[in-house]
Amino acid sequence: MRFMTSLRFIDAVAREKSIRKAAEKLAITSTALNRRILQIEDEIGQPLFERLASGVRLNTAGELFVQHIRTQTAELARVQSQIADLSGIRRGHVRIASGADTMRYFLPETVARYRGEHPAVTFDLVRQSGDAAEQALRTLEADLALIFEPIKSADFQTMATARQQLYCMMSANHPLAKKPMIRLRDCVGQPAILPRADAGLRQLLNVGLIRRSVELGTVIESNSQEFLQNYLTHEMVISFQIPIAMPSDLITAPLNTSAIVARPVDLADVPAGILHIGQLKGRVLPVAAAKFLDSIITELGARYGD
Amino acid sequence: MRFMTSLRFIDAVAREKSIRKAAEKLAITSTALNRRILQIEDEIGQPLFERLASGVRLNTAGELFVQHIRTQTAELARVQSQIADLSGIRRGHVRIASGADTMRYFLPETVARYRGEHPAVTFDLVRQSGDAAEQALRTLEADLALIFEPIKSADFQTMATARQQLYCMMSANHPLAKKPMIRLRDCVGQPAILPRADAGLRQLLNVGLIRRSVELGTVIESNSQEFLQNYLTHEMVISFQIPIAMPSDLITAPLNTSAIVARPVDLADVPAGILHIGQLKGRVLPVAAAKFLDSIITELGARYGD
DNA sequence: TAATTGTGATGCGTTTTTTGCATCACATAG
DNA sequence: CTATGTGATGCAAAAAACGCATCACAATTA
Repeated sequence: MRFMTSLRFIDAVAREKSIRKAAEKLAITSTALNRRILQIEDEIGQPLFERLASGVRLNTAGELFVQHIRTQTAELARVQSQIADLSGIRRGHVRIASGADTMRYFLPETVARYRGEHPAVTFDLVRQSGDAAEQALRTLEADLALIFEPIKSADFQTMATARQQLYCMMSANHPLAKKPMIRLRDCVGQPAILPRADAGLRQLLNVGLIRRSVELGTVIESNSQEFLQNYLTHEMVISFQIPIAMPSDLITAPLNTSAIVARPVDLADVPAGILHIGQLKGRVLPVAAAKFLDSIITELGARYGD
Repeated sequence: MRFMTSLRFIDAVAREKSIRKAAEKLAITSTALNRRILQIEDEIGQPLFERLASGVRLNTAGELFVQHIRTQTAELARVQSQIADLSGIRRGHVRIASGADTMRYFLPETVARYRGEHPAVTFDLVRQSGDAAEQALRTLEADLALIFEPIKSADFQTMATARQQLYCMMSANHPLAKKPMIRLRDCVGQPAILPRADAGLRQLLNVGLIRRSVELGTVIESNSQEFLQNYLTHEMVISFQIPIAMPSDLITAPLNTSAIVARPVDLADVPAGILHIGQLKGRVLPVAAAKFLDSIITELGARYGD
């Protein structure tokens, strides 16, 4: 979209906080970029950036203008998607920001099914923390966000939720594996590997631990779900997980022969957490994103009847 | 605003329904304009206009896109006005569509007072029928509309109203001038000069005439308020008017020595009409327009305590 | 039916705008 | 003080936009 070029460039400079850096990303010279910015500032009638020795920074006018650019860009995408819909192509692009939980099985499956129906729809899937995901909605870098527990921003509009009970995971040989339901007091002093503190799951668990005055022997912290799960086969430790981040057969067939087992944690110890699916409040989503959101909602309904 | 050029051009072509005509208005050649349009259509991925022998017409995609262009343009104006506000300039542009009633005294006075406070704010004042004024809001050619009676569009958002009793106007020598209050039955067969049927006042009057089975001797119809009023000194006829369209001293000093007098029509015969001041529903007005709307509202409050 | 008028599209040379290189002026860190 | 980073600017080359002349087509007019 040619007429958006200058606007796109300004947005890039705002994000990079440097004309030269932005120019590199945009594959043009810094002088060309600099001139475009000077030109727009001239047309606006006043500067949008403060010039610092270390680069540039948006001033108040710039903040307003960049916000405008971002909504315009999103609006344009929406209109384009709407126009594409007219010719029956049903193409578009969906950008999703999400925690790691849903990136493992839920989103791969859901996106694959959706693309089966609409092969012309493309996706961006960015794994990030809950805070970052909310921020991505705000800067219009993402259309949808899937966040497990705490929602901090008032700009987040929840469109669907799924209750997720906490599960304790361990090797099938682990002593606790014999119990069908885990109480936190069973875990006292157990060596455990946990997600890092910025994960919603960890915060949920911490509340339970404090309430029951239970302390775990936390031997490893990691923000890699793969690590947490695969490590269980190498050392006799416990970990925790929510259903949406587990292979589906782990719960549906809890007595299977898998090397790893999942046992629910008593809801009296740790209440179920909520997975929030939502968008930026007040925003009109592009057709493709809205349809995909529908798809997510029906999928969640089928899985958790929520 | 350079980056809006192509979009502005498309809007112009959509309005003119002809590339050559639009090109003339835009002071470029038709070939340059044609190419810009072809380029945008190419970028969109499909045509926005149907090519007819008589010119061009928007197709469905074009309708969507032009709507987008118009909201973008309005949004940009709002942001610019907001940015201008930052530097304390308080400049901007307000576009008003209104019937003739308020163009006579009310708007000149109100605009003048506002410009006294904010000399950098400029105005467009377009006199048109109520329907056309509503349409102007919809196409974003106007920010505010002042319409006396019937509001037809659901897109019109009333922000303020003023009740306007109907007045009968005539030469001071006219027999009816002796009455302090006019009943419609007094007017039976009286030669009268009236506004044309598309004026809200005429419609209001017609309802009363039909209800009371009164017929006037309508000798002249005109859509020129000046004509209606000035003619009264030349022939012994009556006319009708609402207070907001009359010089203020005609009502405040009804016994003055003016050659023309105004006498209220009994509300039992013709109920008061409503002057609606409003904007396009859901639109966020530029700062200047919003402030001027405030100004109108306080002015109406001072005049009619509404 | 044939000529005329009006429409949008297109090839080509010209003009305007944009870009990139080299360089300047300035601030900060070492 | 030097070295390294930043954004701004003069100037020539590249790219884009423009205007003229012309085509192809449809509708209207003679």
